[in-house]
Amino acid sequence: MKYAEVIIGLKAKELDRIYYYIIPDKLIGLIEVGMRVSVPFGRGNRKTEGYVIGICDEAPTKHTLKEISALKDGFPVFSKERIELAKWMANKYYCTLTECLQCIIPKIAKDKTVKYISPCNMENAEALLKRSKRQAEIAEFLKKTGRIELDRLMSELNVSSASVLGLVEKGLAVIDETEVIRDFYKATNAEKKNSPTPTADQQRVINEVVSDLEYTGKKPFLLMGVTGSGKTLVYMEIVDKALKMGKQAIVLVPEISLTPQTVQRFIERFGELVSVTHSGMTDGERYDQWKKARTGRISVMIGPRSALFAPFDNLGVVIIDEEHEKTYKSDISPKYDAIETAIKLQEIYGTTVVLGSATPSINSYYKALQGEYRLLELKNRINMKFPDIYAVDMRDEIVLGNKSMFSIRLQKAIGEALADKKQVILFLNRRGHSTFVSCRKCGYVFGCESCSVNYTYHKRENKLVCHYCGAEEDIPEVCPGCGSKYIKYFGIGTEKIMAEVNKLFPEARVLRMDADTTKTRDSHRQILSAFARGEADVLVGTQMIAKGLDFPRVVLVGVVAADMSLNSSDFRAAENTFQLITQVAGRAGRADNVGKVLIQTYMPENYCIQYAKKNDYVSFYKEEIEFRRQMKYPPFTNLCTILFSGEDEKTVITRIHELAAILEFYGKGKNYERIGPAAAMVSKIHDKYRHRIIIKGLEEEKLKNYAFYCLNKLREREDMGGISVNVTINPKYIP
DNA sequence: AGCACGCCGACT
DNA sequence: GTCGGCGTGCTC
Repeated sequence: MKYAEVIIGLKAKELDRIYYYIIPDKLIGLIEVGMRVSVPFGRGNRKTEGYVIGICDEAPTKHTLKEISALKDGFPVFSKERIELAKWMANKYYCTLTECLQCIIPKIAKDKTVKYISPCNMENAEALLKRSKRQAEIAEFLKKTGRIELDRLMSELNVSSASVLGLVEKGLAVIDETEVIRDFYKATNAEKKNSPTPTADQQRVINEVVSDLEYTGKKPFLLMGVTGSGKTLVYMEIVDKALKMGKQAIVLVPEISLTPQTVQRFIERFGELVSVTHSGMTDGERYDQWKKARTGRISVMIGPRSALFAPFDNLGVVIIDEEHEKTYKSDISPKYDAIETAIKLQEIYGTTVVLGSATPSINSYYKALQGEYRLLELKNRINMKFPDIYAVDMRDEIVLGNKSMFSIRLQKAIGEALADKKQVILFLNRRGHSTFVSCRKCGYVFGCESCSVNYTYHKRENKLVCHYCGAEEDIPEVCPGCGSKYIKYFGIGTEKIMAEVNKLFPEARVLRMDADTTKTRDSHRQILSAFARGEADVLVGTQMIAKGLDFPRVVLVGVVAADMSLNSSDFRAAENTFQLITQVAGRAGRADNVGKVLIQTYMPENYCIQYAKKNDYVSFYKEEIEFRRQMKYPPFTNLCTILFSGEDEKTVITRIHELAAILEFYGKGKNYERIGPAAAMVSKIHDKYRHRIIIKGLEEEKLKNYAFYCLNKLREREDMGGISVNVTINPKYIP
């Protein structure tokens, strides 16, 4: 007798284990590890999807076993290696194996129909629904909306399918299905173009990586190449070599819409061999693309972090561009980090891994110096000069009586650029929604002594609050630094900047690009191409204008409020700011213009600004790593954040304090450090109050187990109804 | 997650 | 009594 080890395709922690099924005679010889199957499950023997992760001759269980009903596809959807990867992910990111397996295959698009529900015979409703509160709610909702998508109704009212079916059985509603036309993936018809010949500098890097393609048991590369040093060509040459060896390549980019030019170059060079994933794709398109990768019809996949799961059977190289970007860590379960996962692929398949950035994350550069990664460098810009970068001391402006958000120097520079018929980018490097409090005369910023992060201003109570440990303080009348009364909380937006430009330069044509103006699909591309065509003189925007774009007519980049990200209450504030300034400075003076970058700041002497000005990553790193060492922040420790959120703030606070007590108890004598409980960075979202705890620990595995052990203790002890819990190990954003 | 089982309140 | 809503526990 043969048995199959099956993982059930239902997302529940209690179901996350192997279930054994008998392989019926008719399936022996057909069934393989990695296949999707249909199995009878539960008391009702409901047909459920399952994944075969093993086949054995004996089932180590006393249960009476059921038989596998049928195979779902004619081929395995998971290779043994992918199953190994999923197991590793489930353990590393503390989630179910089911979640991980489902994460690495696309939703298999079956019929693609959508279900709708409509009300009917509502005149009898009241009598029939007297005793069913839930159903009455649904009926009430349906009366208002009429025919509506079933999924939408269920999620909006938060009702189960049982309640809906009850209503249908009473004849008060009907469900119908509408077919959706499947939009097939279209191959790009871009014209093929030849790439330039690599420079000697580029060739050196290419050779080093290429020689690695054959060799196993290797380490990842960290390619540190300044903006404009031609990293994309290096990537393309490496991919080309891998393809010639009969291997495949995956190229990760932070967000397709932010790096259109990189993606375009790959399409032009590799044509039909490339496939691009993006967020706008339908499940059907995704599935088709996945099949193409599986059957060898494409060999290069470009996309966001999920492109890592393209089912290539002989994966030669994974390239992660802009490796410092935070989007490489998933914020939903499985909370995988694409870099860590790529390195696991290296371990499993011997795949070469290349991490590239002009400004590597502190973490990655630290690993490179420790010898965990192999460092490669490109130090020269190709056919381009570095822009001249200046810090503008905003403390002088108040003395000069200038209350505008633009310094006199920036105003002058904008005026000159406009008179010269050139273009200007004004950049607001704002992260999140934090507002900090500072003195406009001397630049003093109010911060928390014990956490070394800045206080966040809370309008509601008019107080300074530390978002790490929860300490509170009143805002003093006079500045402790200089005794002046110019204490202001800081908070500006792109709209305000745009209004200011219009006021100062009424004739200038201004475009704005931020989360508000890019809500619709393609608005992103439209704004950028309008600016590229010269339909505007000034582009005002946030992070999204910082990278990968080439506008030859831009001669001036103004960083309007560098302190905005520098003073955010995140221990990575300096790292983020350095990266943003460097990236945005790379937009100035490409082609033959020497660009100018003006950084407006109240703290021009800050090391982050100083080194960004000199384009000196290494010195910045040296200073930043010392700060991390002293404050015991990553990479010297691992962080775990636990976020509670719920509508009743009192319960949220009570429960998180109970958790703190449990953590305290079980952490005694161990090397854990707890910060908080404190209100989360954004303390209320959708009427749900958010409070969080941060724990620091030396070993990731132990820290993770400790956090979840204590959470389980709390769950055993208290009713956690109405509170949702979110735990993240080494998050990219502190909640 | 979803289904059977069983408890308990409302009503022929 | 008894119908049926909803809470509890189990699923190879």
